[in-house]
Amino acid sequence: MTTEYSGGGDLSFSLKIMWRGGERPSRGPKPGLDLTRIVEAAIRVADAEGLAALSMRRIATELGVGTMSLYRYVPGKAELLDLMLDAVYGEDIDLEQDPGQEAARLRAGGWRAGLEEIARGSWALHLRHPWILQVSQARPVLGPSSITGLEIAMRLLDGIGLDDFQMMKVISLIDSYVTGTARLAVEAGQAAQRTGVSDEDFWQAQGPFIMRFMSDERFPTLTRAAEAGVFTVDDGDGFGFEFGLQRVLDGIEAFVAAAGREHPAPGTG
Amino acid sequence: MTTEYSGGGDLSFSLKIMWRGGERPSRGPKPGLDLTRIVEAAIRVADAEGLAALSMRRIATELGVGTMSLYRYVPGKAELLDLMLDAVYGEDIDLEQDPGQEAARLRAGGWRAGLEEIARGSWALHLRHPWILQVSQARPVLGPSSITGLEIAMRLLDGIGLDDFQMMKVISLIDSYVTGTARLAVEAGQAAQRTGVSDEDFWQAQGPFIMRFMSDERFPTLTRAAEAGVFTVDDGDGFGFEFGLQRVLDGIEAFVAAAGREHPAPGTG
DNA sequence: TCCTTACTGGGTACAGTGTACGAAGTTATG
DNA sequence: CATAACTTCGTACACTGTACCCAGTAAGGA
Repeated sequence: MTTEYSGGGDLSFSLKIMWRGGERPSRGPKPGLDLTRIVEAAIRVADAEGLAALSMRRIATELGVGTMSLYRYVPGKAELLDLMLDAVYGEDIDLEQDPGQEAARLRAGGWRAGLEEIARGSWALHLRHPWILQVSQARPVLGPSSITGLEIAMRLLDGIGLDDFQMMKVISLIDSYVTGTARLAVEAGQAAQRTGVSDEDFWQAQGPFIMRFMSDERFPTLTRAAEAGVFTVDDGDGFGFEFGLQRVLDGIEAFVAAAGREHPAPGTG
Repeated sequence: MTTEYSGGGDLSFSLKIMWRGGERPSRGPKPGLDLTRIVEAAIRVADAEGLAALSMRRIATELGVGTMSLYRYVPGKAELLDLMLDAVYGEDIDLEQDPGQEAARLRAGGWRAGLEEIARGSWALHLRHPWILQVSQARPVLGPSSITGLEIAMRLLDGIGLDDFQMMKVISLIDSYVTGTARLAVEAGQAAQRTGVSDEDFWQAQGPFIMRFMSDERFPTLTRAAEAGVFTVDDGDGFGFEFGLQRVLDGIEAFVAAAGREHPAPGTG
């Protein structure tokens, strides 16, 4: 139970095989396996059983091969995690399509609507693959998918009055918000599964402690809020994702408006 | 290399020992150790050597005791992680002080300044203990420190025109933003240490790939931004934390203003 | 045709992990 | 002083990633 580290191994290997398939050598037996199948199997296992269950042996079993055979295709687990990340990042991205086209589509409803769509897509991605945030990216390995996604986002914001640094910071802000919220949501979702304790059991275990120590005079506001149901009632906006997203976008919109006032430029929305 | 899971073990144990010290039994030899020393040693190791180096054996060595002796004080590693989290969360919080006093102090400069202080404190905490976000909190174990911190934040926002749900969402938003950004910062900071690859070496390894594949016609915006230095130039606002924080607070401020207009209430700032 | 070379598959082994179990030592109580 | 309760902690087990090595396979050269 320790954060799995990607990017720990041979960096240029990861980059090489991510950016173009390696050329098959001429001699020797034909490989019975390929990287794509390994990565897919690994993602399948991680999705279904969690990252803790993702061992090299488990992947090999899934594929019906010997454990060490995997090391003919990938130098180590760290690189495999790199590849898994790039694979899932690419789920919503068509690498063949020109990023400009996708950016243009996103811009159609204005840059704010475009950012919203990107944020919701990323949010859904994290819920679909709850292990993503458990892979500690030592350093972001710039695979084709993340690069393309970044280009799309940058082009979406290009020309609305921000400089390159400001655009990047806006994108980082959205990313930080989405991943921060996703972390909460994902961990809460996994809790029941992993601990074998349902949400109800959990709050029943916590409840007595919460109530005992909260009903005293030290925590009046929290007591009131708990009684109002903030911990238990679900208003449909899971973990306040939509609420927070709108606040963040409001803040960005104000900034863009101010920047436009300082340096008037041909705006978009 | 897998995310460490807190909250996986006996939940009521964690809660009990967090909320009050256990009573010493009368018979038997006096314990040569105590929980506090174990938790402190564990935090020391995690701070200095990273979570990956934090094994029960390592902690025992640090304390000069046998590995299994630790299990007389803590049921397992998961609970120890719970305790480590509550301990560091409590670093900036005086549990003896009335939360209301601290909230009043924070409110002095207005609720926005108070939120800013909380956010910066949390940011600093995560940089001080880079392992915090690598501990996947199955479910947030509500220890005294986090409860007190939450009460302080709630009381800071109380009476500015938001209901309890809205207050909680605002606090979650700040938390999500801070942790999301901290994750980026912490992982980048740990990368050099763990991989033995310096920042320069890293960008030199990535550089050729970045340039080769970005200079083509598919990534014009990113190419321009990279040449402008967005990936390499440091403008002092590490990872855009301050930039993003101000955008988030702007968004919250607009929301508070709108809520105040709908349901006029005695405001604060 | 057969040897050489290059490759793939995968078994075994090793150092590391968390922790269950149990034996041995220590202390307060009857 | 025996007993019960408690401590310390060595050993053992199932698990991990992966280094090393050997057997088997396929293509190129003689």
